Amino acid sequence: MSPDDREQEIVREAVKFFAEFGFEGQTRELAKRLGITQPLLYRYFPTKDALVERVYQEVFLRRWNPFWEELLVDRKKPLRDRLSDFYQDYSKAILTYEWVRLFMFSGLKGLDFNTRYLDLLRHRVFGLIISELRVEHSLKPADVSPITAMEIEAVWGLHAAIFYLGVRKFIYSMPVENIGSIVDLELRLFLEGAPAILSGR
Amino acid sequence: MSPDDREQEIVREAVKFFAEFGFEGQTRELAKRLGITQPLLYRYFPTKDALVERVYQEVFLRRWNPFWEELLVDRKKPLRDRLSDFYQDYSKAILTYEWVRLFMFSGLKGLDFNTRYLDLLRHRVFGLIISELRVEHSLKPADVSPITAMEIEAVWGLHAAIFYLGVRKFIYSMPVENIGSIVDLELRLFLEGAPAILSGR
DNA sequence: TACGCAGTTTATCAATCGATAAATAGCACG
DNA sequence: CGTGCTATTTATCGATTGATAAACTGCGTA
Repeated sequence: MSPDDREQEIVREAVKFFAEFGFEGQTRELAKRLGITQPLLYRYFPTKDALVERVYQEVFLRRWNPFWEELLVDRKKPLRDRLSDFYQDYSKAILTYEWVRLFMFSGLKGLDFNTRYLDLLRHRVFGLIISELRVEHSLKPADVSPITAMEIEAVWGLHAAIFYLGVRKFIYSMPVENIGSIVDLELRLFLEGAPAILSGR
Repeated sequence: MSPDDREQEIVREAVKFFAEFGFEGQTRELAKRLGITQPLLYRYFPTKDALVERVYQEVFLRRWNPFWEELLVDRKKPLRDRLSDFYQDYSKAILTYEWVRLFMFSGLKGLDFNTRYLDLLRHRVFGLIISELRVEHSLKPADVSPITAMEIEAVWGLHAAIFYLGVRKFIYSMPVENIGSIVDLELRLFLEGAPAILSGR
């Protein structure tokens, strides 16, 4: 097999493998699943950590869709529809076996990746959502009345409710069905309660 | 040291230790923290798994407060106050370094404890909350109009928003302050949106 | 003082881990 | 045909792991 194909196959299987067993999963077992010998892995990745690092990039960095940010501020559509489109698409990208479990494993291991990802999410998405909600309710914009910690926490709540569906399904192994309609439910609940917590009066 | 005291001290330290490193934490390192030698652990617990099992019981089983169920159905108090009292107390019991991390570790490891605990939570607490909410809004009781999956999901959303505070703080190592007031915020959002999703009309 | 026993340590085993070096297999090319 | 390179395997090292056996320590007691 060509080196490029082999490397790609190793990474693909490593994603599934580390998502299942965590980063303590053994290289011998991974090689077994690939139908190759364990030392061959070291021909493609200098160390196990290098392979783990590569898995991060593959799963987290590649699945972020820059279009999301444009979608959220596209005022040609009602905010409710924008939020629904975003969270439907976002949940499809994030609520997978690999993403949810690897994210939790990396958090427990103390890697700084989670913080970096969530800082990005908070500043690129949460802020937008609050701003658009304020416009919707004719409140002062963020540059006049700064976004409060509690407004951000309200969005955190929505985000948590959605992400926790993946935790229940892929970490606790509980049956979770109709994720699409649950996402809509959470969004409905959030929009219903949002006016009561917004600042900028 | 007396055997009882020694055993208690081992368990106490093991809780902290496994919460930090997961169940792959090494017995030698645990013994080091206790200031004892590693073989001594095997004088008190036949295997490492037996010690891990004991840690589960210590953290999860002992922290459930049966009074919570009574509190939720005490109609002398307004439902909003009952829910606030419950979630304030519950979050204090659950949102700790040990509880949150051990719960996630055990989920990722595939132990059935999470499912059993959450089934208990769902049937003993979520059902009560929906029932009380229906009474509050003069809707049909659960034995006439069965509680729907979506009603349960709404409570799951509230629960997730609160539990995720612990995930952010103790797994992602993010700063999360004023948990008490955030819990009240989530509760306010939930109660604001609840009428829109309740069944039993 | 010598005995006995509970609590603890020292020494060590066998299995497993990531990693490395050397040998082998297979294919392109002259 | 054979030469050389690339992909892969075999064999193995050194460190670490859970676990066990044997020796030691300190104290109460006859």
